[in-house]
Amino acid sequence: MAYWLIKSEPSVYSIDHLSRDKTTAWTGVRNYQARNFMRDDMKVGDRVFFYHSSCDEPGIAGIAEVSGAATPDKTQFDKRSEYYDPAATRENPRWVGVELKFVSKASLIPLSALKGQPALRDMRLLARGNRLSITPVSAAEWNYITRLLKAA
DNA sequence: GCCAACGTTGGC
DNA sequence: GCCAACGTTGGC
Repeated sequence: MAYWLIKSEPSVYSIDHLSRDKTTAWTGVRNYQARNFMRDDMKVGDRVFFYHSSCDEPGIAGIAEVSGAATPDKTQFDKRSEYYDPAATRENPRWVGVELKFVSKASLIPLSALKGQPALRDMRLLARGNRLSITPVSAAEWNYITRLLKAA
């Protein structure tokens, strides 16, 4: 089993939306590296930190789980979608998405609280210039942050 | 294949 | 709104 961190803008889709929906198709990822993580590496049962980005208080807002393997992202075929990709065909889809399942909401661990922690020195999220919306999390990082969530 | 121009992300 | 960093595009 692997661990991940997925960013989402809460004004678009927050941990509360996921809590309400129980599961959701993770669509709209249009970055090859992030796509490849979903397509090649994310497995059902993998655990996910749900991160709120581009908002007043960026940080880890809860936990989700991969409940479905990657399948073609429907929005790439939808001309009315902002994620429409004219180069994608049903025979040759370009973008995929996994299904996510709500696990728990946490009291937010702000980005500022993650920064500067020696245990998280190598965390991909915190790497200089990182913009990837899906990043791997090591087991050690997962356990460390999970303890912070419980303590909060 | 190079690289300049442009677009996007995302914290501050 | 600013800006650093990165990804993508397209001319050559």
